[in-house]
Amino acid sequence: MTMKDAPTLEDVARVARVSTATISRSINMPNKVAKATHERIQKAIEALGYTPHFGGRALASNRTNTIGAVIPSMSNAMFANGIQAFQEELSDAGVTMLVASTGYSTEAEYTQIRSLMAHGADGLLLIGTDRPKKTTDFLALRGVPYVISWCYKDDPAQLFVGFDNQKAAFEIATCVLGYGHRNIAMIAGISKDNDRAKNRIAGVKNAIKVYGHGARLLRIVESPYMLAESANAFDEIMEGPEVPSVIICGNDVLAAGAITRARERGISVPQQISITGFDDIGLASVVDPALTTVRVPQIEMGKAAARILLSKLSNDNTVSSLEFKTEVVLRSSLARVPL
Amino acid sequence: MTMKDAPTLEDVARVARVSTATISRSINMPNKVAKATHERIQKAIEALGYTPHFGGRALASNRTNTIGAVIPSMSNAMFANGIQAFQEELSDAGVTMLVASTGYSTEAEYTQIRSLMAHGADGLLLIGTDRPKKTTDFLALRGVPYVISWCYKDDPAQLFVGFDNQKAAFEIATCVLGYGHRNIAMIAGISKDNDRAKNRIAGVKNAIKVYGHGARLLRIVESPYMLAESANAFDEIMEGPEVPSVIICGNDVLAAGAITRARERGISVPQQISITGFDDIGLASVVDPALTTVRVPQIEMGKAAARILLSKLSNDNTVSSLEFKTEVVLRSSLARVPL
DNA sequence: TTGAAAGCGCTAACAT
DNA sequence: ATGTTAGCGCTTTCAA
Repeated sequence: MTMKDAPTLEDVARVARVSTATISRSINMPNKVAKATHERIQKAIEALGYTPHFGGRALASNRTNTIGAVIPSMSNAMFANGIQAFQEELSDAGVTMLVASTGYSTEAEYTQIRSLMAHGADGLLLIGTDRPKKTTDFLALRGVPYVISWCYKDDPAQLFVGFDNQKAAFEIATCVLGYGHRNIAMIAGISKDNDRAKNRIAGVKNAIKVYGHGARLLRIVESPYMLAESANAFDEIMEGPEVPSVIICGNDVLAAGAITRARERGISVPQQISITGFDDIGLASVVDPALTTVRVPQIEMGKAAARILLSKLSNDNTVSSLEFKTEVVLRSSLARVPL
Repeated sequence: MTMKDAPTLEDVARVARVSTATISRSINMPNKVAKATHERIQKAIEALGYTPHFGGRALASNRTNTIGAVIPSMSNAMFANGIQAFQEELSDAGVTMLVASTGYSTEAEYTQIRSLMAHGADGLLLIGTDRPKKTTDFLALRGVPYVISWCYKDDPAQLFVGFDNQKAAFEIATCVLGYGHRNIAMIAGISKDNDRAKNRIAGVKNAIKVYGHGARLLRIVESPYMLAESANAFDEIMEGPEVPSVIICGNDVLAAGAITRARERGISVPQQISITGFDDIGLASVVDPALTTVRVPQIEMGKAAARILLSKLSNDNTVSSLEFKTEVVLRSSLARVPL
C-alpha cells in the first residue's frame, strides 16, 4: 500500500472555486479573506481531507515549524518527563517536535543532528556540553539556533536552560558528610562524553576535599544507567578491601539498582549502608527505603527550554540562559553512619 | 538570531564544478557517478556543511523518510522503551521519527495525526484502537499507511503489532485465582477511550466469571497512571465495606503506587494483601516486594512495528499483523490468600 | 559519466 | 478581497 496522492492546493481551489493564493491566505491569515470565502474554503478542505504539503510550504516560506530534540535516551525517565513538557509547550505554539536518541554516543549525536537539520528543523534542543569539535563546528557553520539543557554554564556564547550539576552534587555530598559519613563510595554514570556525569563526580570529590576531617572517597565505579548494571557495581563496591558506610549514586536508577541488590544480599539500607540518588524521578519515592536524592525541576526545565527556543526562533535577541535551582530531598535511604 | 542561508545544491555545484544533477546522483546513487567526481563532491559538501533541503527533496520525490509516532504519553516507561526501540530501528533505515503525545485524549490524537501528516510523515505508528470515526475517516481518506501497536485484534483490515490485552489479563487473573483468592479488587487505568484498559478489565472479569467457586470482583477503581493517584485508589479500596485479599492492577505504575501506600499504612504485602501489576517495566523488580506482573515484549514490539511499517512503505503487500505472547512473571507481591 | 531543464506544492509580491 | 505568477531546492527524465 502506498499513500494516495494527497490533495493539493489546486484541488481545493477547483472545489472552492477560488485561486490557490486565496486558500493559502485563508489558511495562514484568515482575517485577510472574506468570511464567506473562508467558510467555503474550509468546507472544501474538510471534504478533501487536505493538509498543506510540508515540503512545498518549507520551500516557499523557509520555515518548517519543526524543532528537533536530540537526547541521550528516551527510556531514562529523567529525560522523558522533561521532553514531554517540552513537546507540549511546542505543540501549543503549533510547532512539531522531532526526536532522536543517541544512546550516549557523540558520534550518533552528530549523525542525528545532521539528520534533524536535513529534515528542516528550525532549531534544536541538545543535552549537555560534551561533544566533539566536529559537531560544534557544524552547528556554527549552519547557524542553527539551539538550546542546551540539563546543565548550566556561565558562557554567554551559548544558551543554557538547566542546572549546575557540580553544585547539586556538592550539596548532596555535603549533606551526606553532615550525617557523619567518612568512608564514601560512588556509583556514577559513565563519564566519557557526559559532562553531567563528570560534574556530579567532581561535585562529590570537591565536597569531600573541602570537608577534610578524614573523609575519604574510597571508590568510584562507573555504570550505565541500568538497574542490573548498577546492581553489579554495588557488588563490586561491597567486595572491595574497604566497605563504605554510604554510596552516593549519580542517578536514581543507579541508586535503585544498588538498593535492590542490597535487599537481595540481606544488607539493610540505611542501617548497614546508606544510599543516595539523583534526579528525583518517580522511582525514588517508590523504592524501599525511599531515596534521599536531588530534585531536578524537569518539567519546568522542559517548558522553559521550549519557550526560550521559540523566542530565539522569532528573532528575539533578548533571550538569555536560565539557571534552575535544585534541592536535596531527604528520605529514609540516608541515615547517620552506624557505629 | 536566525538561520544562515543554508548552502544549496547549486552552491555545492559551483564549488565542485559539476551540475546539480550529478550531485544529486552522487548523494542518492553513488555508484552511478565516477569515483573521482564523487570524492570531489564529498569534499565540497563537507566544506560547505551542506545538508539536502528536506522540503525540496520532499517536493521532488514525494517521500520524506519521516514517520510519525502518536503515543498517549512519553513519561510512561511502558511506551518509552518500545518507542526508543522503534526509533532505533527506523534510524538504521535512514528514517527519522516525529513524536507527539496525546495525554490519552482522542481529540489531541486527531490534532497530532493531522499535524504529523502535514509535516510529511510517510507513515504512522498509533497506539490502541479506541478513536472516533472522525479520526479513522481521515486516515482512510488520506490513505496513510499505519500500524497499530500495544494491542492486537483479528481484523485483516488493519495492521496490528501487539498483544491481546484481554487474554493477558485473563491469564494473570487466573493465576491470582489459583493462589486461592476469592475477594478481588482492581485498580484499572481510565477506561474511557482506552481499549487496553478496557480489555484488561474485561479479561479479569472474564476469568472470575469462568472460574466461579464464589470468586467475586468486589470493586474496580479507575485511576490515571500516576503513583499518587493510584495510592489514593488503594485507600479507597481499603476503606470500602469489604476488603479484598488481592488487588489486580492494570499497570505496574498503579501497582507501585498501591504498594507504596500499603507500606505507608503499615499494611504488609503480600502477607495481608497481594498486589499484581502489568507490563513488567523496570519499576516492577525494584519495588519491595517485587511485583508479580505480566511481561510485555516492549522492545521487540517496537522493533517489529518499525520493520512492518517500513515494509509497508516500500509497497510490500505481504506484510500482516503480528501477535506477541505475554507471560505472567511470578515475584513476591502475590502470595496465597491469608487464612 | 555528466548536463539541461521541467516540475513537485506552496508562499508572497504584485496586479487587479 | 481576490487572482497571477515567479521562484524556493531538489529529483528525474531526456539528451549529449
